[in-house]
Amino acid sequence: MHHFRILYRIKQCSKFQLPVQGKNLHAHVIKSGLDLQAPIYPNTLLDMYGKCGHLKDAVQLFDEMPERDLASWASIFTAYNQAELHKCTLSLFSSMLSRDGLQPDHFIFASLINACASLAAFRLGLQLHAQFVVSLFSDDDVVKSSLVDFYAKCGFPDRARRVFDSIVSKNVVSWTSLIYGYARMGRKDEAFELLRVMPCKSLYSWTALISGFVQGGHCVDSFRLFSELRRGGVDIEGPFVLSSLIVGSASLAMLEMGKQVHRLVMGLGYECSLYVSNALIDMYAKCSDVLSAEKIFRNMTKRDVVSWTSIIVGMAQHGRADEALSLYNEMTLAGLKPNEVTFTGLIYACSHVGLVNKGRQLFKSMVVDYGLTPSLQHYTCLVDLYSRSGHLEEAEKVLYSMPFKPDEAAWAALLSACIQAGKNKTGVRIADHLLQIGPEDPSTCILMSNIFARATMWESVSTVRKMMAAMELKKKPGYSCVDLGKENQVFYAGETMHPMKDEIFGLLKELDAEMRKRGYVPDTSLVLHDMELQEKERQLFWHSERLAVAYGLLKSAPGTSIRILKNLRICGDCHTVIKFICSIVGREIVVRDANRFHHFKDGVCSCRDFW
DNA sequence: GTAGGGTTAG
Repeated sequence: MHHFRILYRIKQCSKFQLPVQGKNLHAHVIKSGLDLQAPIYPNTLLDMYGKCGHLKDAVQLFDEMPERDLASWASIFTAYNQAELHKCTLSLFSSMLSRDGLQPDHFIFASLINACASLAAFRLGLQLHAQFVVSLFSDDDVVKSSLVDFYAKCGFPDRARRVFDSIVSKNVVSWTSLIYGYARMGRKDEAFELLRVMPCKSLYSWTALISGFVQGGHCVDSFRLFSELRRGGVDIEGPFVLSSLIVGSASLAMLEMGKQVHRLVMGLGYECSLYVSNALIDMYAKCSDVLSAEKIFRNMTKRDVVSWTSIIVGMAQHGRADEALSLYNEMTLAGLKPNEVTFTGLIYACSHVGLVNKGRQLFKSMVVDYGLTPSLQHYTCLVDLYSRSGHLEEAEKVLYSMPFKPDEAAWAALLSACIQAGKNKTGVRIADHLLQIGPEDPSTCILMSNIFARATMWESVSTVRKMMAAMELKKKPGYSCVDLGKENQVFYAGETMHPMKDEIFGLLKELDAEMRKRGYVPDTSLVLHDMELQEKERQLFWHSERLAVAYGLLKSAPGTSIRILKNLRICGDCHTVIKFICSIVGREIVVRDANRFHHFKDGVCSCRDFW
């Protein structure tokens, strides 16, 4: 075979992802002694392995190459980028400069900027941009497109626009990247206008807009846009849009919307897509329907780390720690390597059922067995694990010895545990500390007021309240949203304008009487103000989660479960009340609060009173 | 006559 013929065939293997045939050609090259030629053979093979997802073979070939040129480096960068190991790409770049003394060309610039975009490594990207502008390749349109994408992903659509304007022949890629950039920042008018004037519109462009909206948290716009897209008769080819919409449904906890997209997925035959299935697992879990999440997971023929992690985290968040842990066993037996997120879920699971030793062991295994570096979030989970199980000293020790400056969440975890354990003295100390760092999260402030209120330190309570006012937190009041399938109804605390307020009030009063017969005593220590007892009880009575529960009971079909989404953490007294209510009415009530899920059934909650 | 590497939506 002639050289060009062999090279052509290797290239075909990368194009159609045929690693086995590629390997055979590799063997042929070795046998014919062709590998001794210029780096062109190894480079083509390297590229083939990278694009077929055989990173190991690519790296081996790269390491064994006697002579590497810019094409070799570009190929290995692509291999790492494709394996989503963008950090490796960037660290290899410094060896390229130091070891081989090569200067980047346009191919190298493009793959490096691609890595920066994926990592949102803004500073490094800026440096590369500066280097590119003064390089010999500064006219290259592909590098410019990758810069547009980079600025878009870093959240700077105006900078993206400036680069975009300098592109001589703009193509689909440049347009799509820019549209995504505006959508992600919620700059709808500009995004729509770009889509309108774009010469090469495709499903790609629509998807960029929709996924930009979802990732920027403008999910409602993404749904609206999608129905417009369908009305316009655009064919849904490929699972991309659908998985974006599933992610959107998950983040808004819109179960009905998620189910609708799921039906569409099945209708169009995309249920085999790994991305779609993984997104569905997460969506069902976030919408409190763990059973469906589990079903999706079990029906998958191919699963990756994300699939396993999604179901493990889902189980953990719903208080089903045993399932989470046994799924982890199954996962490792299946030969999959857990990642950082998996361990967050696992330690979280342990922390919510008080499995201190197991959690400690997992934390260690993460470092020792898998070589992963614990993040601040992992340490916060560990603090949580110790705090909730009453090991408050150990929790504090971790806080002071961890390699990160503890963030508000870490302190809040300990504070919350102090409140749970009735350790008012430690709690006050933590709260005082938090007062000094200045908390930013409203739920932390509420924890602080709670502990100060318990210690009857009304002055500190009012300091916290002033802080909240100064932070304009008052503008974000607590609300609960009850999901009745076709209808969503939002309640704010103390709501008195609701058309059904009399029925709601009547039902709550009836339930209150029954609860008191069963031994319910209102926990007024969680009410902020210094006021008369009766007034405090009255305040509790009007908490938004109770109004939502009552409305749900009045409006839903008997026997169905009631699903509530609350923007803050559920209050301790409401938690007790809902436990009583679920057993009085014999219904399951699921509350997703700012932190986790609570499945109330038969008088108990899945969180086992830890949250 | 023929040869290698780069950018977009999950």
